[in-house]
Amino acid sequence: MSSAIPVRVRIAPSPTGDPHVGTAYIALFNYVFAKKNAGQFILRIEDTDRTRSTPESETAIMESLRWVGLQWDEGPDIGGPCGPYRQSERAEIYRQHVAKLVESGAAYRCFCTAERLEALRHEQRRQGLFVGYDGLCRGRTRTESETRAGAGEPFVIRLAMPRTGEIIFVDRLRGEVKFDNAQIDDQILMKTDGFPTYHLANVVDDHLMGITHVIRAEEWLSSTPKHMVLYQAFGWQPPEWIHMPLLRNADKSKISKRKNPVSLGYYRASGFLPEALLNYLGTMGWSIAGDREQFTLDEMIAVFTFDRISLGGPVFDLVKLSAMNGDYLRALDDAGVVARLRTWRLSDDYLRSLIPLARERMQRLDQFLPLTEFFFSGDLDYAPVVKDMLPKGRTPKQTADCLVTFVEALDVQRDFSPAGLEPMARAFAEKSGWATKEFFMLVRVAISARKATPPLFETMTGLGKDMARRRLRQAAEFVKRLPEPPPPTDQKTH
RNA sequence: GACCCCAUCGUCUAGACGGCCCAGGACAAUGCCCUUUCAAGGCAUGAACGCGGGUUCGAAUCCCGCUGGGGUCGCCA
Repeated sequence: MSSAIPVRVRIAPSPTGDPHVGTAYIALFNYVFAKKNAGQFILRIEDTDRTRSTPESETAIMESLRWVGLQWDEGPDIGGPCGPYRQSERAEIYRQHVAKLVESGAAYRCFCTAERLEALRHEQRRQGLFVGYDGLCRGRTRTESETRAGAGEPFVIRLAMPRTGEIIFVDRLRGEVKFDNAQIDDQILMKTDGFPTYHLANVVDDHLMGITHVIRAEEWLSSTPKHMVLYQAFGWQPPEWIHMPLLRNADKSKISKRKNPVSLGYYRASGFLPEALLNYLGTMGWSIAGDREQFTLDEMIAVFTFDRISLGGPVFDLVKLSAMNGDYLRALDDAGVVARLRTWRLSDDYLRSLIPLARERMQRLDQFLPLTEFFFSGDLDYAPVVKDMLPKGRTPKQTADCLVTFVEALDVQRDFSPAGLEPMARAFAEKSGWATKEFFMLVRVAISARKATPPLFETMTGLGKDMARRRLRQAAEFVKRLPEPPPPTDQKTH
């Protein structure tokens, strides 16, 4: 490549949950493209959603990205010439930029309440109309707008989209993409809380950080016109757009945690090798020439081009990933495997964390492994404990539903320590109408495939959130397949 | 529903300029071999160009339509 402008790309995750495999996927292509072109790969944390962003999530994302081996050149932790790299620390920048837009008339204050907007959308949907903001506040005079804002009335700032014409942009993988302006509504740029939305912060930062190529997931394709309008409004040169296909579930829908393990923590805990994961992700929508499918990161970088991307959304297949991981594992020498085991669950730290759970239950060292075996396993076999999976008086469906609901409740559980889990689980049982005793036994068997284990919450903590949730889900699947009991034949009950 | 994107075996994909493709590899499946067992490995089998029109001497490859799938329509990203 001989482009004069240095390539700068970024991965811009939102720290609102567990590190996502999709983030690693998009990061991979950004990283590879940057390295291929001797450019920079930047990590920017998009934490503009004050209610959902957490520092723990940010840390976990950075750890996971490091674990797979995609180290950034600039980022919130290591700094760089275009910092800060955390959007919450750039609020002032967005405020200034949005002010310019309001000044020039490219954006305007909107005083509509959330209730009005919801009613509006509801009505539009009911009538089968175009769903979007109707532009009520767009017509307000500058004086009215300023008076109301000055009086302290809450407002958001919206982008004044052109109402006619069309916007055309070039996606590197698809060519020209056209949208009719009339069907794009006035996007909110700044929320009532003074924080920017994705659209504003992203465009401003991409420009200020000198991003040359925006490599992101296809779900962003339909908001690109709004971004184009923003670039125009600021008088900036837009970057090149590259929208990667979306990773899919087996049913072809966008990959989701209900249908796939999606947390990078799960892959780490399950003993996937980062290089195998990366290799596998590299085969999702991209291919190296010929019949090859195994390649290292460096090999991918050496020959990378966007020309070899196919746009059909690839189904993420855990089975094939496992097979590939097996190939990598077998290619290691003995010492190499030992080293991997040591960085996995045979680390001193992990073993030490299990000792308090096992110590009192052991008389001899040889009992340690049988006692703790399920801490080192992946998916369990529930067939031997099938009779313990169904509490008396509960149908398979009720039981499976209970487990699934619990998994979902666990998703938003931040404190995964025993002290944090116990009250949560008790509250959950009560709310669901389950006796704590039967509920705890169900969970115990689900996460361990045993009736006797160390204390439940310590066990869950030791397993980790990702593995615990995976087991609960698998258990729910297992239970769901159990035959329903025959209908109660309550004859003569004297 | 509106708009946008996409379309090769069940899945990931190969298929540069249309002919070398009655479509290749891998995972999964099945069978056989190897083997005390289980893996691994080897061999083999079944399995796809969504449909309809064009263009062309010739199309999986180009064009159009249809169908199908997906994404987006949030004071979430």
